Amino acid sequence: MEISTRYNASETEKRWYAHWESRGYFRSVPDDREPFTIVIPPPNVTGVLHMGHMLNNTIQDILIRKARLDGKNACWVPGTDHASIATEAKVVHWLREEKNLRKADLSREEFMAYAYQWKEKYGGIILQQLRELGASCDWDRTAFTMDPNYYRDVIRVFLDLYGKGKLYRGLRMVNWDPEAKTVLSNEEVLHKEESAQLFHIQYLAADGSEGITIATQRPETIFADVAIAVNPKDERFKNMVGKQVLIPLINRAIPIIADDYVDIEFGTGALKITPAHDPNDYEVGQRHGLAVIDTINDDGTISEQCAYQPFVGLDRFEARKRIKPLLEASGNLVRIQDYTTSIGRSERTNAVVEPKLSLQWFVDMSSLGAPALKAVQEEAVKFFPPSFQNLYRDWMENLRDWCISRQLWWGQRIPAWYLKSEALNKETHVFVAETAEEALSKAQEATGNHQLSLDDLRQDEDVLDTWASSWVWPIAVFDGFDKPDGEFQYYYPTNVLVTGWDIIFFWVARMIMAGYEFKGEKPFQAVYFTGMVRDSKRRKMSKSLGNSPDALQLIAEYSADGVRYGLMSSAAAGGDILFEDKLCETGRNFCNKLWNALRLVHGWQITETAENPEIAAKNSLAAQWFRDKFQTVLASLESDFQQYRLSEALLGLYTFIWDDFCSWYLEMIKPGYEQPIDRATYEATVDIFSNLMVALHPFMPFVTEEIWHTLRTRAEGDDCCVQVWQKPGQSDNLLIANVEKAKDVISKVRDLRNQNQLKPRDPLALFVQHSEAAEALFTQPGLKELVVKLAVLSELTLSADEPANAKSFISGTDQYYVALELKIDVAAECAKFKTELEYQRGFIRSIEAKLSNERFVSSAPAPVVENERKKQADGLARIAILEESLAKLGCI
RNA sequence: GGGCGCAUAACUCAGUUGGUUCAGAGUGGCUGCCUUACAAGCAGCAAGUCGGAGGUUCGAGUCCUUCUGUGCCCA
Repeated sequence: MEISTRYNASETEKRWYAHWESRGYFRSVPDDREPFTIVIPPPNVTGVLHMGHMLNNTIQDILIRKARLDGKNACWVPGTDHASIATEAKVVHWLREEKNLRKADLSREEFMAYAYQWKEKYGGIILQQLRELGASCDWDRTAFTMDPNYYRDVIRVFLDLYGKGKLYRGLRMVNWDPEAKTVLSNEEVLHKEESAQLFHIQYLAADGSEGITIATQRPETIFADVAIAVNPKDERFKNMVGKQVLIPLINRAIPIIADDYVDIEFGTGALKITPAHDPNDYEVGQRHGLAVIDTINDDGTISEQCAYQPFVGLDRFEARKRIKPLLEASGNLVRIQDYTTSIGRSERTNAVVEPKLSLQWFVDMSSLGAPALKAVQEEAVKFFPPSFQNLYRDWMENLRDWCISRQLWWGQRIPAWYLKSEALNKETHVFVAETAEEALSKAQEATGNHQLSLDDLRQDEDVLDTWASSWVWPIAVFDGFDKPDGEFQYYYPTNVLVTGWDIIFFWVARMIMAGYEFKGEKPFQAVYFTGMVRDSKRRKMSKSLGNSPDALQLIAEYSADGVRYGLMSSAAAGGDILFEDKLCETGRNFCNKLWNALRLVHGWQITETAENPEIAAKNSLAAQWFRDKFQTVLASLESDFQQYRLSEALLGLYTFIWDDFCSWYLEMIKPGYEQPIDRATYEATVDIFSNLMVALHPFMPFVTEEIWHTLRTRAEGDDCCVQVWQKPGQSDNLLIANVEKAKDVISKVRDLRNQNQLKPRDPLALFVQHSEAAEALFTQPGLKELVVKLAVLSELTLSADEPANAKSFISGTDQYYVALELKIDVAAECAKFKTELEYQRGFIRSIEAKLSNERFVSSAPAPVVENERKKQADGLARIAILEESLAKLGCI
């Protein structure tokens, strides 16, 4: 059968993916085998595949395919996250643009119906795209964080925590996103240095004296001021404490107070206290029993509470702009200073976060942290790379309560009911229950009023933070809450979580907490942190920068295998990837290289026996060498996998296949043009090639499956995807070393050709200075023939004499000569030998310095000392050769 | 301000418990090749004071101290 000269990736990839799925290879059900389980970090349900997903999911696929080849029951659970805030924002935008509807005009039920429409339309695209990458997920298990069962589990977790007193509703300073109009957890606020202005504003004293100058970055909030604070140790203001000053423009009198919180060095040393709009000010206010005046609405505009009426309804930033000329006009503006300060923005909307006093639901983290911290510190949960333990520990040791309510509709609605008779946000009774009916009976119980009906209750309007649903993902996808004795027992804890380090707090930490809190057991044994995919200028890939390649386009251009290679080849755990298309090109070229090796092997004619015993010996040596070296490669692959060193594993295989297999092995056994190959060598080669494909399969599943099937006709179901990964066996190290020595000789002959402009095809006569080492080397059956073939020699002779008019080189501790027709440039040869001699003498000096050191010889381990002796002997042998050569050339 | 990393070839990075001819790989560069599997290729070559200084050790790219540069997390 003719094989096309180029590997057709896109056709091949589609075909094999469909084949694997139809055979049900990715399906997992519990059985007697050891499980190997991964739950996908669920991407946003309406998201599309980007570079980060490709990296992350390639890693998971490599691990799961390797486990499958190891004979484990490999289970990779796919799914998506409802991504409350992001998806709701998209739905709101879609309703406004496409349907001319505003969220405020819709009922909750209507909105949810539209949201589900949106999800049906765009949801799961990303799961389809993962198939193109080759992801071998068990698609029958596809989960979604808003599935009815999942929804139920999240609600029950809420009830459980509430029942245990680990969940409370409280009035706290929270991070408010005025664009999404919802509260955010601390982790959803990103702080960055931004340039801003510090306004120095003078507050006149109520008694007509000079007053005090404060510095603020937010002059629009002065109308919410309730005090001016100074440090009690600050001599400048000592006599002012207790006095009253007037807020500019509105002339409301506020006191000057003393509080240690104030930094004497910062600004003017006097701080305006605005409890409603700053968390630290809030605490100062609490300490001093000050009022809270909230002048900012939920949408970021100035509220009715603001005493300066012209500002009411203005956006906070517009107000800031307008207050400047007003303060100038009133004479209160002392100066404006440019400075940089840390500004918090919403992770999702990028809006500047507004600190706000608000009634929200919080998880009390005090008891959740301890087991989760211990698990990582004691490595019950192992981190790769381990350096992330520090980051984790820092966060865990400074846990703050987790705000889990969100002012959104898309998500699990908080299962808390209040009495309609109580004012909004002033409720004194809270009934937490799985259903309204249960809440009602609790309400009747609590109030003693059995006439209460469902109509008298209202459910909390808010939903839960998405992370408060996804933190139970590893439990819920196996139905571990409802059926704790079912398959949950088999699959949990999972083996590894693969995720970006940027969500270590969102996800990893909280999943570990949830695992211990709800199941008393870790959710996974290991966490593999991926780095961020960046562009070649080290910028994070993002839509707004337009520097992120289109994932599917990339696959179309370089093949899924090529892209997988490109991503993995530079992806040490935890390390960022500076992505370039070039990396994928290398992967694509590797596929082509494999393809051409296949074409070579596939095209050979076969005879039953080799042409002569020498060729048979050479081929047999080649196959033995390769198989033995393969064992050492398998051993290091095994260790790489165990330590999650996937990039190293792939590069090791790449080098072994490209260099050792293609460049050396195939060239060793390759018959002459239109010559046949003997059957034994052919079969050995097909076996070797097949085994290589199995080893490479986890990384590049498609091309390996295709080659596996083209190499040999296989029985139905005999697919590369479900082979058994070879366990490393014994290897003959002497034989390997001998062939490596032969390779060195061959390379040096090639170099000599290059330097003397000799054609690669013109045969040369090579002589080896007779020595015990050379004798031993060439006693290896087939080795001489191997060198003759690859170095293109007319003869290879062990000789006591040096041929006339020859150039020489040293390989190991032996001297080789190539007879040449050329005139030898004696001066150049001498210079070359002298340089080499100097190097060797230096080498010997350093070794002898060690060996003559009594403490080295007595305290270093014996093998180390022994090795130094061997290096010394080898070095001395080479020096002897060089000196002799120089003497013969007459240039000493 | 508190904490955690990183610094190795022109570029991007490996380098595991201190010990092999250990100073590596890929990319880029240079030289020569369209050699009947592959120019998406082949053969070969060059390139680094392992950020600076000090220390521990028989021995340091690897451990310690310090300085410089740089990145990140938290406040």
